[in-house]
Amino acid sequence: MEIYNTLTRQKEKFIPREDGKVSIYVCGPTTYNYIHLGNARPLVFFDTIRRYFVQQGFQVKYIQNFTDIDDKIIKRSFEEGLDASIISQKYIEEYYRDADALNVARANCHPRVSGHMKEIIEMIAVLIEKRFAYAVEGNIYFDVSSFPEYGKLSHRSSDEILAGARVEVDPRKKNPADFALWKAARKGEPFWESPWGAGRPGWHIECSAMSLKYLGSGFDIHGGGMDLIFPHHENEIAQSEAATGKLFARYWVHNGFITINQDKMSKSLGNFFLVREILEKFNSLTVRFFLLSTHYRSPLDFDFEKLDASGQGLERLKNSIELLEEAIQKHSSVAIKENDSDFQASLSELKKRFNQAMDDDFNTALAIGIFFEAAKEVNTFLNQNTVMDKADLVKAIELYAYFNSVLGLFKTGPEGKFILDEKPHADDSLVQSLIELLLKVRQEARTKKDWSTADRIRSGLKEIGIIIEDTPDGVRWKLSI
RNA sequence: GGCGGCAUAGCCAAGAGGCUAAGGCGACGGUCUGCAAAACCGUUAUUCCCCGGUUCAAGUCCGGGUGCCGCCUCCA
Repeated sequence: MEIYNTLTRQKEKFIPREDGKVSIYVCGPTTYNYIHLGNARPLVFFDTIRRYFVQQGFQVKYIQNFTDIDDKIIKRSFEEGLDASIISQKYIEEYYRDADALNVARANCHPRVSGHMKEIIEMIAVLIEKRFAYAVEGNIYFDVSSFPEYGKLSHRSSDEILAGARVEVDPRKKNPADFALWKAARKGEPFWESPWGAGRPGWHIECSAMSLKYLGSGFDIHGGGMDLIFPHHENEIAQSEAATGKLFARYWVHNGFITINQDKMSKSLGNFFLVREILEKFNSLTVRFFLLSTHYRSPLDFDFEKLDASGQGLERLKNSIELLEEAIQKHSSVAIKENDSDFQASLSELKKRFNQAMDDDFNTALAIGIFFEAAKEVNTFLNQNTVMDKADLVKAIELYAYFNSVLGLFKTGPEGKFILDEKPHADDSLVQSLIELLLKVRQEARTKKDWSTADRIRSGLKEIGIIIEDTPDGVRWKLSI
């Protein structure tokens, strides 16, 4: 398996710290608003690599934090007249709703800054003691000049960083590139007691403290969006390696941006779409498909037409799964041969290629392409054969289940069974009976060659999202994606 | 100013020296169907932004252009 490491700017063979185990830390959201599509990309992507590691037999420890102490949360709390912790709590809950919709599993742990003040203060104390940090009027700053490797992740020297600095320099800092580890409390702001007085942590220290607490030095993968490379991750490295004297993280993985009309989607530009808004019009798994249909390091331009195309593509995969499941029902009595048919051999080949795609720096776009190739293979097989061996069909559905266990494009039930119709009430027995009744009436009309009545029922149902298909074996209905 | 990325069909997109340039969406023609839908078959890039170069061989490597974007400031 090869992973592109931002630190070395090249793909490297993945060698975990501990055999058979992977430790991953992903920077999670600051909890002052609903997440937008740009936040969803790393969520879905890192969820996917986690799934892949699990499928490859790794024991995965996956940590994603919530930054629940931050200037923007405080600002919001002033605006709304609510306690900052209430704002955070609300958006953490809303985060989970979006993540669930996108089929993103919970991390093993979602640590919050507010719950780790002890670790943060301890870490700052160590940095002061080792003379990597200094205090000015209740603020603690990291002294960039004390850490010679500063800049190794973003590949620039402190001088370069200075040369391009567009930011107003805080006169209390020794060096303009120094950054705050601890900020003295200002009036009305939430604060915690520390050896340096009341205050709160700076932006970067929490990820260092929490990742080291849960994963330890030298953990495997640290991830996030490309805009975190500098300064956030650069500063994390400086703090952590200065404090521990050891390598902080082995592989740095950064996803590219979502753009809108080629411009970065960002909160500051105001050109963002909340996941919440998109889900009003689109299936959440269509959004997941869209996010995985481009390699994670490439920019991904968003518009609703592209989401439509993703929905169509997903529908095609879904149809193939349904066709296959029906065939399995139908051919359940056919005796199982223990042989390896050509069909099974080509399925194995597809699985191999799928894994090769994922092994090559998580090429989900290629992997999805292979899923489509499998769909064509399966559909053709289903079309061409009237008598089928159940072993072949089972092998095919297992392949689909495997692809899906990695990509998460469809929800699954307890035994890994596909749950394809997700809309509310689809399994409501009243809805079922009403549709059965309509279909019966339509069938009677068809028998009488009353095509206009039959077609009226079909088009009427289509308008409310129910697709009717007449097959040689009778009518079939399903919900559209 | 410094650092970095990208440019492949109508659209999206894989592809990192060598069989006929994956796959999807869309479009068109066909099979099936009462008509549809789904599915299948066929067509849709003699060519990968432009110009040079290296090589027996280049979207793929090198040099030079052009265009777009990002980071250097809170941002995934």
